[in-house]
Amino acid sequence: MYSQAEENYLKTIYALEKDFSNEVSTNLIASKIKTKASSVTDMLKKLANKDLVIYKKYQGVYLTELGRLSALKVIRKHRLWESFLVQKLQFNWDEVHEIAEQLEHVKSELLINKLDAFLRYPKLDPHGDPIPDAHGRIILSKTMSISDMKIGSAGTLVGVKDSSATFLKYLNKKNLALGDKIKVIDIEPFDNSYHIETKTHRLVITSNVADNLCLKNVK
Amino acid sequence: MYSQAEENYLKTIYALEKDFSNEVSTNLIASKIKTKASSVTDMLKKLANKDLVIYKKYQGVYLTELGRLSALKVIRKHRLWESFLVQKLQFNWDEVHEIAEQLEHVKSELLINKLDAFLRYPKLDPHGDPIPDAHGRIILSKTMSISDMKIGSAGTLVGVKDSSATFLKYLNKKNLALGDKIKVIDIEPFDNSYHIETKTHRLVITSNVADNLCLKNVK
DNA sequence: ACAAATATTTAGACAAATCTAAAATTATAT
DNA sequence: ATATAATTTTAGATTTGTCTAAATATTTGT
Repeated sequence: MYSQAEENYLKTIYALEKDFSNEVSTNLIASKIKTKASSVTDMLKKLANKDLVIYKKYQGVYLTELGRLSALKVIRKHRLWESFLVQKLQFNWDEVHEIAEQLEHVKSELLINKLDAFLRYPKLDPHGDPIPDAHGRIILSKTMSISDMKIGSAGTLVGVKDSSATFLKYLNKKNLALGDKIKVIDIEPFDNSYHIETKTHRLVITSNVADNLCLKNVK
Repeated sequence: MYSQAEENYLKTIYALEKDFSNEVSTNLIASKIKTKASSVTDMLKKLANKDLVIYKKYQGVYLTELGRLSALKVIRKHRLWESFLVQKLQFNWDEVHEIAEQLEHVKSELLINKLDAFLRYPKLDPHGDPIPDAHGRIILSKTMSISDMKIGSAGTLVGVKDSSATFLKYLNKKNLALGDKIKVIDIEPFDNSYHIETKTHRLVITSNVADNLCLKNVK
């Protein structure tokens, strides 16, 4: 199978294709993976040789079907392990990313399928991200980021785009958790900050934060 | 911390010190780890530089206290993961070694301690080997291998020296499992084979097999 | 359109871990 | 005791993934 480095590139390219365009640039990958552009170029050539990506010099890169499926396998493992850590080992949602980064590279189809069964086939990980099934099928629920909502609209917090410990600890501190109902009270045009309200309290968040909160059933 | 390769060497040296003498030879390590003697020499120098082993050219190697504790940490992780795989994910005892070889290198003290708690602090892994605690303390129960027993003596099967899938599958086929009471009926001097008896059946095993079965409470 | 800025690739080096082949050391056998 | 065998180490090469610095291509601003 693929090396850990290769798997990390696949996962990263998949995520960047989602967040940005279908063609992902060398520098974008480099900054995500915290490495140098030259290293990325080297790796892209290797991935292209293995038919995991389509790569044209200076033109960026995108995943082939094989690459996409391989990326989804890694993502499936990452999210199942995160679910295990939170549900079974009582980790907090802001502590699991680093560990799952390691666990996701353990090689055994049987292991991951048994883990899936043990967790009762969860559909979402602790950050609200969908978990691909054994065939790489993934349910993309239609969510809306707070930064796309209008004053007066409300919905349920079901996911976060940024699942770094920093951001998650911020949400903990502000008493925001998945499942909370959130209403947009006001948008300040000057700095684009959002005044929001939950069942228990009101607060102001920056547009950056608003952008990273995904709600469903927005009305 | 230490690399996967370093951890594998530490674990191997620890096991060989147990099974053989305190000084372990280059070739012995090479054959256990399935690599070349020259590679072992290189690594031993590296481990010696990190004060994990005492190494004198041509004289073999042994663990320092630091090396022993580091080895025990890896062994603790390996055995806890094996226990998890068997107890929680319903793996058979002959399927878990390879996967645990990967899982044992995941770095997080918190993870392994939480896993330990989740499993209710098991004392023995699925092969009857003792699991070191968080401080590297290990309970060495006094067991006897069948090859050291006399005709007429009996005991309870509590461990296997060889936990390769091949050997474990052999035991499955012969209907031998941990916890079984085993009695030595006869020893054939010609080929050193052992005639043994369990609650349910009798069988003949070679001296090699007898050597790998550990019994406790032998009388 | 074209100079300057930015992005990307190439070339060459490096560290970790391994290997082969040759040299050095230690063990063994007569 | 010494030649032969076995073991171990050294020297130099290889692979993977990374890096820096220089070269090349693309984009941007005027």
